[in-house]
Amino acid sequence: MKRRKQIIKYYISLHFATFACMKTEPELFKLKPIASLTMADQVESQLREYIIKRSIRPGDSIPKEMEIAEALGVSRNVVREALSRLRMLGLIESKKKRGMILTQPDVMKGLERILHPTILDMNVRKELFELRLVLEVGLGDLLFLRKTPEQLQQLDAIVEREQRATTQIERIRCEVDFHSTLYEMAGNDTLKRFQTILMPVFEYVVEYESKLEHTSVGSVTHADLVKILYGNNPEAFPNAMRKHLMPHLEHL
Amino acid sequence: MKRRKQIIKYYISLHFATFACMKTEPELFKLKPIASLTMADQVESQLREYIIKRSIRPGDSIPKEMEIAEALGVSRNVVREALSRLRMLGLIESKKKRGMILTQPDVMKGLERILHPTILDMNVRKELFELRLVLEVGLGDLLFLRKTPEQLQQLDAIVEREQRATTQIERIRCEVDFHSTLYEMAGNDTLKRFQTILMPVFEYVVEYESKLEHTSVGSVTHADLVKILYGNNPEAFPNAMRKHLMPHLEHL
DNA sequence: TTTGTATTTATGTAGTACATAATTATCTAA
DNA sequence: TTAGATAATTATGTACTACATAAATACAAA
Repeated sequence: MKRRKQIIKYYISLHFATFACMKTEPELFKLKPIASLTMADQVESQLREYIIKRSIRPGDSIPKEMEIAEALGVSRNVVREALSRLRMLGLIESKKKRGMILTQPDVMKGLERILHPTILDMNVRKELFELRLVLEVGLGDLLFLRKTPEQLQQLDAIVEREQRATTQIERIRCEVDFHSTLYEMAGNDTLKRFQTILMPVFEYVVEYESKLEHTSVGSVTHADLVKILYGNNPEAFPNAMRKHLMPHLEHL
Repeated sequence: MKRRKQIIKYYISLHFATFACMKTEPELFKLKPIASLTMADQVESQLREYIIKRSIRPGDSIPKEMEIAEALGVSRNVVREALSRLRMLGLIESKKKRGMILTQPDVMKGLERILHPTILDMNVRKELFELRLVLEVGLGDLLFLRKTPEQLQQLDAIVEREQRATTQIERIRCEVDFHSTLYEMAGNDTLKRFQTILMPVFEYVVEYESKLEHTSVGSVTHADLVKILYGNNPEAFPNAMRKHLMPHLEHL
């Protein structure tokens, strides 16, 4: 009897899909592939809606798997697939007998699963690199707002290490450390994690750009940036960083 | 016999968990909650590793569900939960008989599922708002690189509409349109989608900041920004945008 | 009061069965 | 022979059942 119910649903969803397609594309045969949402897709969507509509807060519990399954008329299996997704995003956690509770989702959790250079195609990587440049140029005000003497000294140390560096590897390490420390200084966890996740994506850039001769060497060094940060003039930062990143910007 | 295998695995993972706990926390009762990865977690992780290690390209196919299940010694059920997650991230697609193929994952797919104001707590929303400010200040170079006459005219139109606006709602709409158009001008799809997803998160800001009296009114208007964009001096942009956003920056 | 044991319950995993859709193979008719 | 219809094959999608595991609760014993 339950199976019958499911079959009916199939027809309904098919009907809706066709209707939606006709509505958005009145021309005959515009042929956008039918969405064909699986049950799991729909349950996932409904669960998210449920959470939002009822404004369920972190710590609150949501219905048991069986209750959801029965309420939606699907198998527990399907519900579990949907819940599995939300669990991955950090939206829910489940304890053995307590049922499931809403948790504060981790904004970056989905991202860090796919931000891997071999998975993303060149074009997306290029866009993410641009994103990085944009972030660093705009970072100034957060830095001036939250810089601490310790962090400034840390930057000093990195600059010094860089000047003493003899190998290319060491210089690259300093480069990475310097910029990472900047993100740290910004005092924004989301931003910092974003940078951490993004970093491995840019390995290709080093390789790619090392092949090109730099038409203009970055005229602003790390030391110059630190000097600005020691000062009290946020206006100076963006364009200093722009000049520092100019070699990269010119390759866009 | 298969069940036996699984039971053994349980003991092993328990052992490791205990060991890891003791190793990182020699002090008695430091009590950090045991990770306790589920099978689905592990399978998901292994699948991602498999894809990366073998450098499988979009369009390539991956093993059938049953093959994976047998290879890993878990039930098809577990494999499906893991695959369901990857499917949600846009990492794979599955056709009825063709099996599953790798697809170019959508960087923002995970994000857009949780970036909803009622789900995120205040702190994260604040961080995301900061992120937005950082992005807009740093956006300049992409804008100058890719601006088109049509887009500049579009900005003009918005500014004009804003000046004629009589209601607060209309002014807010213009505000949103203006900044959205900027992201569009940057010619970076990832960035643009990021902004689109982020927008609804900031509704609270309007509400929140309207309660505070602005100590300094943004001295740089949209019209000023457009004038700069018509020009040919990227250096002028970051600090102009900083001044434009100053009322927000001051509330950080 | 504390400790230990049994019960209950919700999640985690296994396994079977079948529906659905797409591919492939086979067969028929012009 | 080839086009077109039909059947067999196969991998995913869904349902259902069974049991393991862990946590909470209740209750008994020291």
